[in-house]
Amino acid sequence: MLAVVLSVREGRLGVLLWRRGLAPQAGRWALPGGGVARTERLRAAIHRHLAAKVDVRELAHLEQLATHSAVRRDPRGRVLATAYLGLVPDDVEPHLPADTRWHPVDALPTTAFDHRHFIAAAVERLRAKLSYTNLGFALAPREFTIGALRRIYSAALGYEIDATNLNRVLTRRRVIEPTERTAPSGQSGGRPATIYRFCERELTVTDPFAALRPPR
Amino acid sequence: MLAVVLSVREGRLGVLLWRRGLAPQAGRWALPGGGVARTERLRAAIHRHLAAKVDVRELAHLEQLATHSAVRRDPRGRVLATAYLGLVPDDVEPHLPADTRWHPVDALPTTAFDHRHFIAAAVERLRAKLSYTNLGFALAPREFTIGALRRIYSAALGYEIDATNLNRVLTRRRVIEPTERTAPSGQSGGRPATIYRFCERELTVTDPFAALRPPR
DNA sequence: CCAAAAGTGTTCTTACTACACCCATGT
DNA sequence: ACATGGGTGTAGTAAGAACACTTTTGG
Repeated sequence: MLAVVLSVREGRLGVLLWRRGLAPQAGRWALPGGGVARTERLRAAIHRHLAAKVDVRELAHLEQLATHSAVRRDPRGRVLATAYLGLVPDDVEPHLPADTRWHPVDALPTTAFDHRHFIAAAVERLRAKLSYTNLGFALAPREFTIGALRRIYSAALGYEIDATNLNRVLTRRRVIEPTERTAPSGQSGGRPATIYRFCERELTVTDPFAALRPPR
Repeated sequence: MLAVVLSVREGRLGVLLWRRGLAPQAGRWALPGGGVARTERLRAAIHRHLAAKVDVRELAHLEQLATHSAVRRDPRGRVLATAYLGLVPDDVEPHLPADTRWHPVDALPTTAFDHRHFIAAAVERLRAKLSYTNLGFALAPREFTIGALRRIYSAALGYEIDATNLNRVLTRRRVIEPTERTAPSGQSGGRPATIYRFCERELTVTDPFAALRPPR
């Protein structure tokens, strides 16, 4: 049971890791997680193990990645490990314990066990879903300007996104909508930006067919 | 541990089910599956439980769907159930035990437990991946004509696909390629069809971005 | 010659990209 | 005034859908 919690921090996509104090793998950075109680639901176990790191209410999205049956940390027997992907909006600042930190996913420290692969799978899943679902809602604040959203998408995807086109793609798909309000300009001026919000705050597939679409 | 094995049978997408002889849920149709031994890999367990139904060599593709922790058949405690999606080409005819049959996914009998939902998830996954990967290789024979491939895709997707466009889409993406040979025409004549094959017979993502593509 | 099935050519539509240009605000 | 960031207009591009037309076979 492992949680890959991702969020945009300081303009980069980051993952929540804690530093192991004890053997095995003392000093290495690990994903939060732990065992599942005998009658516990998987989702409940994730929340239980994450409780110290991030409040459940700060998790905007949680989905299952995969279950691995490889022999892991414990050489006595095979441990089933189900990995989850969690997403935190970039405007919430969970209070982190001393051993826990956000690490940019493109500059990871030495990770414990095979956690590097779980992180890679989570990032790949997030990037794919940003393109064909409304998953951006889980990384962005409730309300935002297009410029802010552009920075979030650029950080999450790992390459620059054009604000104009981002706006148009997401508007056409009815993923985001403008509010009546505008944000004040910064110190250096600039036109006040319209404030937008996501229409839905639950995962929706917006562009299911890359090809071979059904006839109309 | 459950296997949703799908294949195109008689022009329709079918799922492999066996009829339960004993309680609970006697008489209902269930997915093949069973427990995982203490030191067994998940994939090995799937193969072990499927052995009586289909030969491993007949499975052209096997991938994990999800793990469910809901209280299932056994009210004594929660059972973790990991579901897999397996695909069988339409030209192989596994020798089926007496209690086992292919059922069209759009006309399912009363299924045991919550197996209906697992089947739905598997079909959805298959249909999505047919659009943006080369997954068709796992439903088609090694070699085929475009007409035959069209029938397979139409059955799997649940709506008619145009042979011309199917050919062009898959060729442009370098998913299929023509051979030098042609298939003889049928009794009623017709131009002999070029025989094609899939370039790769392993899962490859061919069209990862529905939108927000990286700059060139 | 005709029917049948395969394959080609062509047009249309649409979603997206790229980028020039215009707008509103602070200093 | 002018720098700064936001927003609009507008081609251009490419993938795919739709469908007419041509090709090659059997009877």
